[in-house]
Order: sequence, then structure tokens, then C-alpha cells
Amino acid sequence: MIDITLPDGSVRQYASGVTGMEIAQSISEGLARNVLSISVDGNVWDLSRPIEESAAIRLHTWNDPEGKATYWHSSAHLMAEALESLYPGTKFGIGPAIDNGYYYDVDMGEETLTPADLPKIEQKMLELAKEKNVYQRQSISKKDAVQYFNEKGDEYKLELLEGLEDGQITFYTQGQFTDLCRGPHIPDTSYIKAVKLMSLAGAYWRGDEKRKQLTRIYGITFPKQKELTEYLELLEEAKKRDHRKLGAELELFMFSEKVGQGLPIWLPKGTQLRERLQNYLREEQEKMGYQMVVTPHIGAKQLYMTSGHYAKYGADSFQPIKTPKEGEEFFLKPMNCPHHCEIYGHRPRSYKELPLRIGEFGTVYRYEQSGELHGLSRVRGFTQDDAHIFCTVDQVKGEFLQVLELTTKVIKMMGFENFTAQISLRDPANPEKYIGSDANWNAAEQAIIDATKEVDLVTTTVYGEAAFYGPKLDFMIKDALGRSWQLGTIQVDYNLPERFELEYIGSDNQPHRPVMIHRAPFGSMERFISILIEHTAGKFPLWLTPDQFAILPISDKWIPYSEGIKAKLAAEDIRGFIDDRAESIGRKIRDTELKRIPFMLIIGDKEAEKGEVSVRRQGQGDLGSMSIDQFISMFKDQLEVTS
RNA sequence: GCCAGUGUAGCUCAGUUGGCCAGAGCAGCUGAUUUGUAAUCAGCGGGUCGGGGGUUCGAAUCCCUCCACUGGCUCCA
Repeated sequence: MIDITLPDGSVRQYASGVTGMEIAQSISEGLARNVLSISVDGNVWDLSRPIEESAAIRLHTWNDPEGKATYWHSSAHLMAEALESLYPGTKFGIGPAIDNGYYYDVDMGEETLTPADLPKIEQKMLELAKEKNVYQRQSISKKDAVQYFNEKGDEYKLELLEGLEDGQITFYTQGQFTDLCRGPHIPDTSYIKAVKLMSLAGAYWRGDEKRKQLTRIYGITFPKQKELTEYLELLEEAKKRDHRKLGAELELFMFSEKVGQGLPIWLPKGTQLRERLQNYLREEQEKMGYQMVVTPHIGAKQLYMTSGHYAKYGADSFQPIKTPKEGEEFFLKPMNCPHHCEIYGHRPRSYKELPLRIGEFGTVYRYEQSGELHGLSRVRGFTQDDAHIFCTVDQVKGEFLQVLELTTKVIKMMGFENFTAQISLRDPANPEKYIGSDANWNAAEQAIIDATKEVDLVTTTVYGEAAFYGPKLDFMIKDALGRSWQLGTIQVDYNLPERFELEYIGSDNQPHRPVMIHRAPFGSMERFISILIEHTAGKFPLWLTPDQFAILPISDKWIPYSEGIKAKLAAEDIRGFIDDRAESIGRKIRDTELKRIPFMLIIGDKEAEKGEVSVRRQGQGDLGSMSIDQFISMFKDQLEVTS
């Protein structure tokens, strides 16, 4: 007998060789119907795999991530079977489960798939699913595995096999399809009831752009048709929140082919929004001792040679602008830090000046590959809420913590609760990608790790994501469609001060090298606002929204009265306009609702007689009639709640 | 940059296998209406069918090429 420990800590005894499915059945029929896979001492297994020794287990259903992952991975195999049956000779790369579904990378030779082919594959999958084919696990020797894929002519699987050790190789077979796979899988294909192939994309084999591009097919499956329908509806809803769509509808920003791709143009309403955000941050930063500066949009080549940006990005940036007679070369500013280093270094500095916090809403220009551009999230010209803190080694931690506090405050104030913090460190395998000494890097990386620990910030650590001059702490947030974007960033840098030979005179009357902290709580105004739009669906916080009210006179007889109301509100710094069009009140309300203007003040005979306004809240409806003073006080209450 | 797809009026979309002057709704303009909580009525104007080239008696429709956009991949100081 073996001891099986359940998640609640209770221990049950089973005969050695018991399977996950048998355990589930012994607990309840319902569980046995719904269970998809099992964790045995932390490793996810098939339900049919015998458990030989005592272990702690967790049974996974559709309701946990491991269960979904098993389900979707099995769905990828089902899709592969369908592809092999419809397109014999298809070669397979990898086919993992992802956050929402799965994909499989395939090489179809001369054949090209188009979206029109997808329904046919979906049909085949459903057909095969009904066969209730069992996912059969089989251990296989490396030699036999190599022979199998040699005969099949699948060089991708053969390459994957090269990285595997003999004795640890397993095949899974369902129906007519056999795949090299670690598993685990759901019991059989009949669990898969609803299938949708979402999209086709090119994907480089092993993520290497020098290698062949395979066809990636994204799909998702569900145990119930209803769940698929709901998922697709959710996607439709998310698309309505897309900042590119709302940005156009609310007239926040635009793009123009003539101006150039990836170069956002801010319209008056968007500019208002952006400047309010900047003013907010400016005030917060002034409280913290920041000093604002303004630097030019271009810089001489030498500046970027000194900073190292030229060596790293010179070939992949906008190419230099040259003076017509002298041929001097200037680059569009891709970063503000070199300019700020020059500000630091323009005269001798004393330790008494440190920490020196230099801030700038600096507009920078970077060449991004055309296929990468995306609304406001990925552009070629954008404004960073940038600042560089020059401080002593001893001050690094304190400064870092202050920046961390500011950044999390900003993120939380905007209501972005679902952010993740990522520590981005060097890629140990590629030291040539970075400048500076190991000692500098170690100090910088340790500073970030220590500071995040001190405030108990939950972080993930990713190697290879550091900037070339230093490690970063990045704040990641998802957009409406679940894509993750980096917003705020904090970077500790020992290297640029060295390259710019920055110094300060210490209390010992000796020169010392300062440390630099790069930081941008929003990241860029463009990307931050793109996320803000998607998270609020265009219903911005009251303090930020371009128009806070619209006065809707029922007939133009009440326009003069409306003017008076508007003036009273303006005196209280409440902004808005009068809709004086000769339209019906229903029409005015509809248009104002669609513009996401928070308050509608409706004025007709009744209100004017009593000296009141009838208040309607966007998205909520009629709040009834009240005096203008009552409205002002209600407005101010809400202003505080949302700010 | 790469793979796949899309591009018709300011917006959303129709335009059969290539065939008379390219259509609709909304928006816009003009006029009428003076309205009570999500679209008042009528009239009018508006399109190099993304650009260029080609095939054809004839191209929005077929082919080539460039541009932009969408979904991914790679990249992201």
C-alpha cells in the first residue's frame, strides 16, 4: 500500500500502481467525470499512469490552469491528427498549450493554409474527437524514436530528439497520430466538444529568425459549446475596448500615412488627457525633489558613441541627419539619458547635491520594424516620463525604494490592479550583449533584488531582458486582448556614469563616481494611455476626462440659462460644454453617452423655473433634479473618490 | 524585416462568374422642427474603388509591384 496525500492534507491509502483516475473515482463520481490530469509530487501526469510510491497529489479539472493546459495540449495533438489526415506529409514542430488555447507549428511544404481552410480542419477535429481515441503513453528508446521520425521524414522532431536523453523519451498516440511528447494528456479525445481555430501566423523554428518560418495555427477548445460561444463573445467585447478604435471614436489621437507610420498625432482631447497625466506626475515628482529639464530632439553622433547606444543600435536606428555643408552627423534622440548625463557633467558636482533628480517629458524616436507597430502601444515616436537620478552608492537603495513607491502608486491610482513586476537581468549565455564590468552588473542586479524583497513586491525574474547598460525592474500590464505590455520601468546603472566620466567630490575631497537610476513610472505617455483607454473602455477617471459635463438644453430657449450654469461650474474648475444643436433631447443624450462624458445636465422648463439642473450620469442614467450647488458638491465628492 | 490576411465616401459595410454613369446607413451641409432622459423630418453634396504598372474591347473585380493596416513571429535602448 502507498500513502496518497490530498491537497487538504488528508492521507488515503491505495494499492501501489493506483492511477489518478482511480483515485478520483474513489473520491466522487463527479470528480472522476471532470478530472483531466493529476499532479504527483508537483509533476503533472496522465490519469492512467500508475502511481507506484507514496506521493502528494492534486487532481486537475477544467477549473485550474494545469487542467486547462492538459486539455489544450491534447487539443493540439488532435489538431495535428486532423492536419496529418487532411494534409499528408505535414511536418510538426512544437504544439504547446498557451494562456488561451494552444498552437502547433507545422511545415506543410508547398501547401499554404489560408483562413478559409480552418473550418475544414475544425470539422475534422470534431470528427476525430467523436472517435473517443485514447491518448496512449509509451516509453521509447532514443534509437527507436529517431528511426520513427527518420522514416516519417520529420526533421523538426529529429532535432528535438537531439536534445533529449535516452530513457526519458515518450511517445503519445491517439487514433492514427503519434507524437514525440512529454505529456501529460487527457484520457481520450471525446472530452473535446467545441473547437475553434483562431488564426494563422508565421513563426520561426525555435524562435530564430535565421531559420525556417513555419506556419503556426492558433486554436482553442472547450468541453462545452456554450463555453466557446461565451469566449468568442468575450473577445468581441474586448475588441470594442481596443484603444485604436476608441482613440478614433473619442478623437484622442490619429495616424496619417503622410506623416508616417508609427507616428501618433495627438488631437485636442487626447492632448488634454495626456497633459493632465503629465501635470499629475510633475506635481508628485516635485514633492520628491525632481527638477525638470528640456533637451533637444537630436544629438550629435559623438554623444551616442560615448553612451554606447551607437555601437548597440546605430545600425538599427533612424539614420543620421547631416548638416548640409559640414556633413556633421546627428541622431534623432532615442533616449534621454545621454543628454541628462551631460547636464550632470556640465560642472563639478558636490556630494551635497546628491541625489540629483533630473526629469523630462522627453520625446524620443526609435526605428521599430514595420511589422511591430501597434496603435499607441508600439510606435516610432513617443514621450517618456523620464528621469535620471544621480546618487552615491549608499543612496541607491533609498532612491530605488522611493521610485518604486512612486511607480506602484501611479499604477494603482489608475486602477491597474493586475500588473506584474519583472526583474530583467543579463543573459548569462550572451555576455557580449552588455557593456560594463561584472562587478558593476552584480552590484546593480543585487540592488534591484534587495529593494524588491524589502517591500515584498512579488516579482518574476527573466534572464536576458536587461537593457545593455543595466538590469531593470519592469511593470507589465495586459491590454484588452490579454497581450502584455511593459509600462513603468526602473533601471540601476553603474555603466553610463563611467562612460561619461561623471564624478562628484565627496566629503573626503576626493572624486567619486555616482550611480544612475533611470526610471519612468508611466513608461511612455503613448503606451500608458493605450492601456488606460482599454482598462477604462474610454470612461476615464473624472479628474482626467477631457469633458466632465455636457449641458443639454431641451430647447434653445434655455441656452442663456445654460450659459449661467456653465459659468458657475467653470468657476469651480469643472469643465464642459453646452450642446446647443437644434436636436432632440434624446439625440443629445445618446451622443453624449457615446462620447463617455460623465455628467449630462439637462435643462428645460422645470429646471429653469426651480433654478435646478437635471443630472444624468453616463452609463447609469437619470439621477434626478438638484440645485447647481448640490451638483457641484456631488461632483466634488466623486472627484475625490476617483482621484 | 518575415508569414498570412485586409484595403470601396469621414465611419460601418453592399457591390453576382470582369460588362451600362459605383450603392446603402450613419456622419457632414442646407432647410424645417423647439423637442423631457440613448437616433425628429426632408433635401443636397461627397468616392483618383490604397498608389503605380499590366492583361482585356472593357477592371473595384484578374496579374505584378509599392504603401498602409490587422493577427502572429523576430526585435524592443
